Amino acid sequence: MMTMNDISVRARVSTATVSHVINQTTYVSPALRERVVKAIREFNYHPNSVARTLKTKKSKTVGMIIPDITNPFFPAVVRGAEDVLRHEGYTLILGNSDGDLQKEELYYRTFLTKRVDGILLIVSPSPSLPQYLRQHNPDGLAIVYVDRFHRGVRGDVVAVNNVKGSYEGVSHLLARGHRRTAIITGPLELINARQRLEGYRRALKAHHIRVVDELIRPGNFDVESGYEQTKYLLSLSNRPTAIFVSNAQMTTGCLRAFRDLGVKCPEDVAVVSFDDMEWFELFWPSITAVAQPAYKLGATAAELLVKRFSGRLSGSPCRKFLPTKLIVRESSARERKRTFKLVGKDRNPKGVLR
Amino acid sequence: MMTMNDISVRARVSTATVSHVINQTTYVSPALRERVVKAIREFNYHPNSVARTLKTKKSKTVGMIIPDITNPFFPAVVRGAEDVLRHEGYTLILGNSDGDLQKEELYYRTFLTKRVDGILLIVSPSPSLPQYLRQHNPDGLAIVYVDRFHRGVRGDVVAVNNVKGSYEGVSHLLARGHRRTAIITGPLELINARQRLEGYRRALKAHHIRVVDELIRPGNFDVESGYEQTKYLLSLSNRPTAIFVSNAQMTTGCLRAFRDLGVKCPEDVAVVSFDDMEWFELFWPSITAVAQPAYKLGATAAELLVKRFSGRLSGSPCRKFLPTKLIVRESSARERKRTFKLVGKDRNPKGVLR
DNA sequence: ACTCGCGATTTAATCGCTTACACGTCTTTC
DNA sequence: GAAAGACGTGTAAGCGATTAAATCGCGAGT
Repeated sequence: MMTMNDISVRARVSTATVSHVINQTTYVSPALRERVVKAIREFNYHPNSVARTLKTKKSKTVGMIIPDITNPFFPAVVRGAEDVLRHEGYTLILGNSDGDLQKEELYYRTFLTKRVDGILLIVSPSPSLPQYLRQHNPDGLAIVYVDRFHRGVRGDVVAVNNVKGSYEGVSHLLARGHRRTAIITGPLELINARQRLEGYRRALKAHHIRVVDELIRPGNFDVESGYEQTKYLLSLSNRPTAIFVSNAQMTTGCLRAFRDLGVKCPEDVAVVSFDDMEWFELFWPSITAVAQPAYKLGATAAELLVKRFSGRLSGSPCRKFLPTKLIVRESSARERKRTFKLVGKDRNPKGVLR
Repeated sequence: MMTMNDISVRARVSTATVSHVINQTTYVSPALRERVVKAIREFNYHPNSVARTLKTKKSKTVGMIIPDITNPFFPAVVRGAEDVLRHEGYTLILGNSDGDLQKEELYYRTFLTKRVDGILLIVSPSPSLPQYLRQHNPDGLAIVYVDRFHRGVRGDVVAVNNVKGSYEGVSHLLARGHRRTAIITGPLELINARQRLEGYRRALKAHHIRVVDELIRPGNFDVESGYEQTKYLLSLSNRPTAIFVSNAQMTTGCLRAFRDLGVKCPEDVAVVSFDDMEWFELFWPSITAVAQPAYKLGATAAELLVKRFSGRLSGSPCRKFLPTKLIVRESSARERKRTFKLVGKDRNPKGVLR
């Protein structure tokens, strides 16, 4: 491939001059500039940003670690980040951790090795701050935690106001008379899952309703756990009349369980989902949801990162919590007389996802 | 940040030795190796892959350009690619083109500048092979076209058998008695959109049904165009009894139009979607779809790329077309007596998406 | 004892840029 | 008219690795 030297020879100038016209770092006379530009076009020259990075110690690249691009919540976050990063001249490297600390750390190390300028990190479940994050990370490296973070972490955080969002979603159900409202939580090693549970608790408390352990079901944010936990809840002798589901993946599982068991929503059981999906609105019944500003989450995080790079922001870690929005639809209708009977209705008795 | 030199000093060896233990490129005596490894751990050293790349001319990075990560079809493709790339030691840079040639080219150039080893490209609509792709691209650079490609392009291609998939989807409707079957196409500057239309044509021909121009509606693969074109079709005096929709985004729009107009599916109009979504199965009616092997598309493309890198594959461009799979569900039921009347049923007369 | 050969380790050039500094040239100023 | 700036361009060091070639050490062979 062509190098700057090839250009400098062709344009009969020094490499310094070529560099200066490329980067506009000094005044260069029109004559020389013209020659350089022509040579560049003629040779279809593309500056080697690897060499540039080696010298300047700035890669204009940021790494982003997300659990799984296949979960529709994350693409929106990525897109938000990508848009502002591109606008600021940065490029995005992506890694899927699958919520696995090992993979997460692997990507982190790969990113360090590639000398990214910063990292957008959507962390995996972990009982405490992982060792690799604990040890002092390199000077130039900025980290912004997105959507989730660890207790006691140093670094910027951009997340959603989970407690409030969940509080509103659950309160909405309670206000409609659903005194027996269950929750399917996320993995409680994740702060957002804990916060959503906390919102549930507070809502119950505010309505003077006792928290019943059997109505708090541990999911792990994936479709299958939503399916399983819903089935469990429906098998209770004293069934809930409403379920608050902590994310959209699990809501999908929940709806699948309703279908397999012939449960009518909202007549038999009402549902509110934390996290909205495009198709929730089309569904029958349309699904009431606590919508998250996913795009904005990514965009805000990227903006923070860029501000750190440019020094426009410095000093102690900053934390931003974006508001959610309750979108009331049909699935959360007022409690009615039940038409529901489990016996003999299970069209999928083995509980296999299909 | 630490450099190899710091390590070599600490371990009392040369940088060459450090390099050799890191890359296992030569036998190093256990004693020295041990010292080096210890120093690396002690200093939390991460090799600078930028310098490495400068020297070796291999970045172990591939760039991927997709239209929009927010369209649920693409994340699956990306994930497929990412999984095999990671497995082979490569990292993924991502760019969203929004189906805009300008942005696409911008990313292409950025990738060249970053000296990626290869590019996975999901091209944007273009009347012909874009100039930037036409001119000879650098030696080391491998390109694999994914999902779509331009007529007369040189380079490997991994796509889906669109004609066959579409043929099967449409034939299915015809076999169920829908003689008046419309199609909402994608942007016809995209080969996959043209191929899907071709499948439609062939299916009609095979069933000795005349192709009617007013039943071929130009969409552009996004939700809104699905909505608009469906509304148009429903407004025809002689309405179609079935619609074949060329992608899932437009199917969403189509279903929205059904809802807004109070159209019953499949009683009034049947639907088959090219491209399946997770929620199609849950929907009422569940949506019949031509499922694409999205993950495999990405994975196969990445494998090809890696084979090119390693020289295991060389010579003339290779093309792979993966099979689709028709998943019959409720939305494509047999034609029945219509219950549908447009007049007075439009709950959203302005046609605003909501 | 001396050379030879081989394997382990080091030396130093190199990758393609950026940039501090040096160097001419041309004005400006006293 | 000479000194001093200002300005445009070139020189060359250095970023942190890789790797061909040189060197070193040491036991074997004659």
